[in-house]
Parts: sequence; C-alpha cells; structure tokens
Amino acid sequence: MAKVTLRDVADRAGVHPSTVSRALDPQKGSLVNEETRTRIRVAAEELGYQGNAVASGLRRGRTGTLGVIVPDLGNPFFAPLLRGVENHLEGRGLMALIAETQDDNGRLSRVLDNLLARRVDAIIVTSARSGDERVLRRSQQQIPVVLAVRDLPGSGIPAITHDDERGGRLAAQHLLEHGHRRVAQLRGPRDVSSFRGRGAGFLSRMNESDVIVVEPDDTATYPRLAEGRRLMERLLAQGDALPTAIFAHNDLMAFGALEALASQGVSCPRDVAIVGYNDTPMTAFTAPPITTVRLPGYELGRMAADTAVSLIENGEQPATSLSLPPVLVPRASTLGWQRRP
Amino acid sequence: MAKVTLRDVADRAGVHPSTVSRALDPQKGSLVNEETRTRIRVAAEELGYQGNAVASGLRRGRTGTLGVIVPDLGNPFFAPLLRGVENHLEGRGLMALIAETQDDNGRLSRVLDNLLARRVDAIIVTSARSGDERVLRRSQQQIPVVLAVRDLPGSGIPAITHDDERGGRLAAQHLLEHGHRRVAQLRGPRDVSSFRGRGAGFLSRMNESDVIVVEPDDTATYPRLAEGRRLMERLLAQGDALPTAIFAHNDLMAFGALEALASQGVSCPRDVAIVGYNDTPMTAFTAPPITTVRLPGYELGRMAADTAVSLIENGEQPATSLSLPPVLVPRASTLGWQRRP
DNA sequence: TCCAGCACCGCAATCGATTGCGACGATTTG
DNA sequence: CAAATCGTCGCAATCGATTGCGGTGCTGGA
Repeated sequence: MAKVTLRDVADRAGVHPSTVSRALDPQKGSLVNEETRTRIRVAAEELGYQGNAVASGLRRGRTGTLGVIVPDLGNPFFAPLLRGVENHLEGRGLMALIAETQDDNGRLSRVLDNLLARRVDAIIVTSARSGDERVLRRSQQQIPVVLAVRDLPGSGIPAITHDDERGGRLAAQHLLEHGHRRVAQLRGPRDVSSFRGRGAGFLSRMNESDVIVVEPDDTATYPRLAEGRRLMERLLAQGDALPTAIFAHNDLMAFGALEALASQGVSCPRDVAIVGYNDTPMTAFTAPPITTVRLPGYELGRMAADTAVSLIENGEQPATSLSLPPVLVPRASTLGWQRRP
Repeated sequence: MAKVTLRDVADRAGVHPSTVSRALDPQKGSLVNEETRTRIRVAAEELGYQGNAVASGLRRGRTGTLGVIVPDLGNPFFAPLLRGVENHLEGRGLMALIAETQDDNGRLSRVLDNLLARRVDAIIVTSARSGDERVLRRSQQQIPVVLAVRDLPGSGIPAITHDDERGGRLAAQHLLEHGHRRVAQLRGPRDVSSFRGRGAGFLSRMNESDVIVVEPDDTATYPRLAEGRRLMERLLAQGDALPTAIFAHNDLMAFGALEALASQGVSCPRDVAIVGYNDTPMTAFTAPPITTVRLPGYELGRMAADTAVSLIENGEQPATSLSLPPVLVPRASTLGWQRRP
C-alpha cells in the first residue's frame, strides 16, 4: 500500500511540502525555480506519488467533480450527451459523477443530497420534472445547477435544451406533407418540459391545418416502452376511427406502440404511420425503421458542461438559457404509408 | 451559501464537535446520551446541516465512493448492471462513480488514475481487455479491484462473469436443432474474455457435430454496430457459399449484420438466420426480432458490488470468482428459417 | 466507606494538501 | 551606495470531520 504523500516527495527532493505543492500545480508552477521543479518532478515520479484529491478538495473547497443526473441510463439517448459532458471535462482535470433517478421523485432528492455531501462543484440535471423546483433551488444555493434537456420554466435555473416545440412542429409538418388528416399523440409525462414542448409544437402545427387530433385519455407516467404500448392499446380500444398516424414522444414509446399495433394485427406503416423522437440508434433497425426527430445530444452535453464550468469559475451569472435545433429523419414508418382512396 | 459545519451544530446544541460527530454517526450513536442526541439532531435539522463527505473522507481514509468503469454507455446492456450496483450501494451510504472508457486503452489508465486520485474505496471494471493486467494490478495495490462481465484469466483479480462458454454453446445448440449445417461467427475483439468464451463455446459444440464453421478473415475491433456490418460484408464478399446461420457476439453487431444483409438483398431469416447476444431490449423490435442469449446483468451488478463491498470491509480476500448462467431467447431471426430441400 | 466499573463527553491530534505572509539573497534602480 | 524590486522558498495556519485518550460524575458491590 503505497501511501506516498506530498511530504515524502518533499523530503526526497530536499524542499518544503509547500514547494512541492506549487511545483506540481500547473497553475503555480512558475513560482518555483525550473531546476528545483524538475528535481521535484523526478522525486515524485520515483516515489510514484499520486495526489490526494480528497485532501486537496477539502483545502481548496473544490473537488473537481461535476454531478450529472440522468433519468434513465437504459435510454441510449443519454450516452452521447454524457460523452459530450465528459469530453468537455477531460483535460480540465474535472470528472463527472453520474447518477440515475429512474424518474423517481424521491430518488432525485436523495441523489442531490448525496452529491451535495460529496461537494461536487456543480450539478447538471437532465431529469427535471415540475415539482422539482424546490429541491433544485435549494441545491442551487450551494453550488451552480444547470438544467439540460428538460427545462423548468420560471425557475430561474439556466437550461440548455433542445427546441422541442420546433421538433413537434417538424413531426407534424412531415405527417401533413404525407397526407395525414387524422392523427394522435402518445404523450410523455406532462410534468416534463420537453414532452410538453413536443406536444404543443405538434398541436399548434396541426391546428393550422384542417386535421383531427385524437387525444388519448391518458398520458405516460414514464416515457418508456411499456407505457408506449399501454397508451397505444388504449387508443386502439377507444373505439373511434383509428388515426392514420401516431406521434410518439420518444423512440422507446414508439417501440411500444409498434408492439401494440403488431399484436392487434394493425400494420405499420400500411395502416398507421409512426413518428418517434430522439433518433435512438435502434430506430434504424426496427420493423419498420422509424421516422424520428434527431437531437444533437453530444453538443448539448458539451454546452451544458461548458456553462456549468463557467458558472463555477465566474460565480453566479445571469441565467443563460439556450435551445438547440432538431432535425427530422424520415424512414419507412411514415414513408411507407399511402393515402387510401 | 449556507456553510454550516459540525462546529456550528455543536455550538447551537451546547456540546463539543466530537459529540456531534458521534451523535450523527449511526454506528456510534449509542455512545451518546439519547437526550443530547435528539438535541443535536434538532440543532442539525434547524441549521440545515449537511455533512462534508470530503473532510470525512480525508480523516477516515474512506470516501464511500465506488468507481465503476464501463466500456460503452451507449450499449444498453450496461444499464441494468449499473442499476444492480447502485441498488446494492444505496442504503449503505455508498455511491457509484461511473466512468466510460469507450474501449480505448489509453483512456482506461487515465480513468484509473482519476479514480485513484479521488480515493474511491474500490473499483469495478467491466471493460477489461487482455493487456490491462498491469494497470489494474497497479491499482489493486491501493484498493480492491473487481472485474465484472469481462475476466482477465490468470491475473488473480476476482471476477464476476457470465458463463459465456455456456452461452456460446446454447447458441450453437439452438442452431443445430434447427438444422443448420454451415454457420459462421462474427467475433468480438479477441482480447476480451467474454467474446473468447462465446467463440470457444460455440465452436466446441459445433465441432461435436458435423458442421462447417466458416471463419471470417477478421475480428471486430470494437463490438459495435458498424463493426458487425463490416464483418458481415466481408463474409458476403468472401465468395464461399453463404452460411445459413450467423452467431454475432453481441446484439449491436447483430444489428449491423442485419443491415449488411438487407443492403445485399439477403433475407433474414429466410436465407440466413441470426443469433445475437445480451438480449438488449431492442432485439425484440428489430426486423426480424433477433434470437439472443439473455444475461442476468442486474444480478451481476449486485454481486460485483457485493464482493467489492466485502473486499473493502474485510480487507483482501482470496479471489472468489463467479459465473452466472445465460438463457437463450428464441425469436424470429432463427425460428423463421427453414431448411431447403 | 472505598473503589471498580460504567456512561457520557471533552480535548487535541490528525488526515494531506494549499496558501497568505514573510524571509532571504540577488539584482536592479535612483 | 542605499533602497527598492524580484525570484524562491519556508513557516504555519487552515479546510471539516474523526477518534484515541482520558476526565468527570454516578452506580453498585464488597
């Protein structure tokens, strides 16, 4: 168990620990004579010295760690986002502490407490639901908090999001262009801004045309596969004429809808077209491949990390929120549909 | 910025900081009078006291943090595993520090250094490739290291794995039962134990029967979609008679193979059957749904976390390695194939 | 009555790195 | 030539919690 401390290095190099500290710090390296600095470097190397980030964190009041909270690690959408965050942190000596809430309210506040106790320097939250304002603002009193993906309007917390309203409009526009006149949405949870945005954008574009929008009598509790299936089943059971197109608020729910349709013998895309959201890698491989809305997750991760870092360095700033543009990716789940006479 | 420390609580409760420390520690709570303990609790509550895990970590020499290294967060296979880890840690006051290597060798040692510097109490590594022994053993000199999913035979590092040899045999058995007599594997990286195991199990079962196993002239560098596509394309171009079944070493590669086949106009499962590995949720939704080998990822995560924790508590132990059984999940990608006359 | 034993709690050192302050010699400036 | 400046580096306090070592007062048994 090599317990090499700063003092050991100092002894070996024949200097005071404080000098070693300065020599090894890239910021303050210039405060130490070049010759003694290399002597110290050599000593540290020989002893296999490895700094103690815990001690450093205590003294400095900064741990070099960023908390990142995601709702669901099983949703591949978050992988590029997390990569964006980590790639931005790398090289700055920072590291991401990733935690999952599983979209569970109680878990969020536990996770926050945990991160706060560990004195992370900032927190990026991608799992916000309305109602979370209180705990988040409480956290914000201690360290910078940045929302990503999901906004909390009116909370005053900076947010980097996708323009989901625009994404919803894109989906609607696409369906309109292909001749749909009776459509429905499988809505994600209403207490999540991104789903609200998708729904609103979709509706507003549809309402500009002469289209019937069937509202299912329920909303997904979690934006996952099983919920997509359940909602689609309800829609099928609702008795009304079936819509010719479905806008699922994310890809996982679209998969579920696909499953429900298949089990009822309804064909996609022949009978019903489907649009998903997120451009999860798998959408290209389903039967049929799913038309979806692509979001720049990696860039969003980078930007969220960037604003978090600058918040750390420059103290509290006016909330600079930002919204990134989505793109529609057409695939067979809509392209294969044809208007019947 | 509420900077409430132990001392503040002590002052308010009219006791010494050490008493507060003991009162708030579930382990040592019994060392302090019940009455003063509640007084302290009240004071802490009123001040909104939140322990400083950094200071505690420095003094105790334990941070209550476990490093977990995964190769690829975009692979949904790791989600249940990570949940297994976290659920086991929860309640014990521990937390997982998740890091991704992206199957990049240089990144692994950087990540390890980072975790070691942050003084995590143990590390769970699911990204091991042969050649990583050195850095891992170096880490092991400082804290417990547990391998999961991927073993490093002969390294002496405890490993919780799936029985991949058995998984490979299951895949082979399934294909044999359906009448295949000419098959091929899309192999994952050879320096990863789990892929070697799958390959060996598959081969050994096949060799017990009278079956031709076509070996592609290459191996995947990364077990991802693009590599699966590339390997399948090479196989198609190889000129020999096409195998009637493909065993892809994981689901992502199976997706890639599917894509390659489709682009060449070869039908799955009519012309070629496919077996994947991992039972990634999406395998049920591809065209066709993919037969695959299911692994108990959640349980594996729990067990890995459990051995890590007991290694922390009881010091170094004899390496107790363990192997969990896989299950074959038959789907249309093989069930839909029929022997031609 | 005396002392051992116990319950409870305070004192002060400690974990390892960082940093404001100041010392010292060497160099430059007026 | 004296004073100011600069480059280096040491000293010691500090971050906040933990814990070994007692000290105090009280109970119970001999």
